[in-house]
Amino acid sequence: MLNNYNTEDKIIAAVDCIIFGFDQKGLKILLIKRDFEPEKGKWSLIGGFLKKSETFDNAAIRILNRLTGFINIYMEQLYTFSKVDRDPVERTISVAYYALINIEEHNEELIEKYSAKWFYVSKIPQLIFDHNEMFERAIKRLRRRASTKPIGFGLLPEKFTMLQLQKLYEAILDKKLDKRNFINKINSLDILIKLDEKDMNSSRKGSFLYKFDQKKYEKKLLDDFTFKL
Amino acid sequence: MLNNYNTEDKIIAAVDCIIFGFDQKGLKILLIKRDFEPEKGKWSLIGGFLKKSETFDNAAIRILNRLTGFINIYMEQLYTFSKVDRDPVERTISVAYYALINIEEHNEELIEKYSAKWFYVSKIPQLIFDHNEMFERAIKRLRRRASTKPIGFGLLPEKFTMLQLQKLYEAILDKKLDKRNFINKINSLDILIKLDEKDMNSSRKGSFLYKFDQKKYEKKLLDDFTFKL
DNA sequence: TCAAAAGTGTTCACCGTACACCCATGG
DNA sequence: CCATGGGTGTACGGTGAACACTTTTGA
Repeated sequence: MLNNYNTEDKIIAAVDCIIFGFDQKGLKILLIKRDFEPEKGKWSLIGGFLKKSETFDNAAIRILNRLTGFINIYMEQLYTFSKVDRDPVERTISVAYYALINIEEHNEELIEKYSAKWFYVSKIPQLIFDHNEMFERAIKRLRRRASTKPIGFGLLPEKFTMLQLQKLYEAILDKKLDKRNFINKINSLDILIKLDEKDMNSSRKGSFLYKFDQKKYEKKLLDDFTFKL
Repeated sequence: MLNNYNTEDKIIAAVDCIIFGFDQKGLKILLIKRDFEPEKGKWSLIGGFLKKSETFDNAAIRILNRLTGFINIYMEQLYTFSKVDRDPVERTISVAYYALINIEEHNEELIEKYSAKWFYVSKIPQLIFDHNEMFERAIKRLRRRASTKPIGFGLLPEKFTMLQLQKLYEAILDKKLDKRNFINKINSLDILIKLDEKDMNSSRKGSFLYKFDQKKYEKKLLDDFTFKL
């Protein structure tokens, strides 16, 4: 019983990225308008094909960069989709990844170069193939994650106010949170550094800016630390 | 800019299954001795290759059945592994699945027909390729799952005692639990049916047998219900 | 009668949650 | 001086965690 790899089926493997962004008004994902067949003109996740010489992690980074110019984005593998007829052209499997980014830092470049656009998660259009299913799984994972782990590093600008952080959580979890409870919880995590600076745009009084204490933040994640919101 | 699928790389896709079992003495996984090259004679997860005409879910079920005779096993997708040189023979990606089964119900058949063997999770030998990494990820997921969701349906015989259920949790979480707290917690979940029958093997007094209330059990899982142990 | 496992409640500390008022400032 | 968002503390209920003794019965 010698196994001969030559007899095994070979297939095309793809990667699709669910890119979450946040901009004070709400949680969004990035979509591109497909300019090739099949399904030309429809909206699609950011995707591409795996090369023989790279891992899925690499492919996700490469594809995201090619289609948006983004670099240094941390992406996490979500799930592998393999319905036989998911791509009408040819048998293809796709590994979905998701990432959290700060819209403001990346906005300009991509809107111009590509037919990319941010969509509120509450208003996602019909997407090609099984991309809506991918999105649903991604937002479910994001919600679960947000309610048990510190999150926000990546979605927010470097300096942010407590209210911004709270709005982010509210957008992700899709529910209102109590200001005092939220602040107490976040402070008890000990992952923020309060700056001397104030953001004077939001109010007359101004509100203090914070930034993440990256070391402590990463340590919490490594330690498998969880909380509950 | 028309995308031509013909230029894309095609690769072999595999499935590997981490099969957890429990037998009063501890948590185990099922391994087989590879009887073909490469790595002939080494221990391996139960795996095989994806056919063009099936999903990964299908493939996992088919492969597990072919190598063990098991049927009706619920498996869950774990993660997709794609290091470029993970298989020395050829570029292959592998989607890992895991399942929980009751050792007693399946034992006989497989040990005879195949070179399969149960290993305590604390004594896993060196496995081929990246299979140790797959196992590590699986047990981590199982632990997390056990500490937030009811589990055990599948790993235990149809009728079981409270102590057996507790031992199962202790084996998975790898820590001692308090008997009274455990029973109170489980009872509060309202997913067990207490039978009139007693198991007289374990003690002179005998201990009541329970079975899962499948409807309530599944409802809890669907409702995304979680607890903490 | 005794060994061996089954069965059973209470207390405490912590955390999640609900809730309302004063503060500082620019206009 | 006032409108606007910023900032702050307390009380209650629920739950996780620690903890020990009695019951049953076959040998």
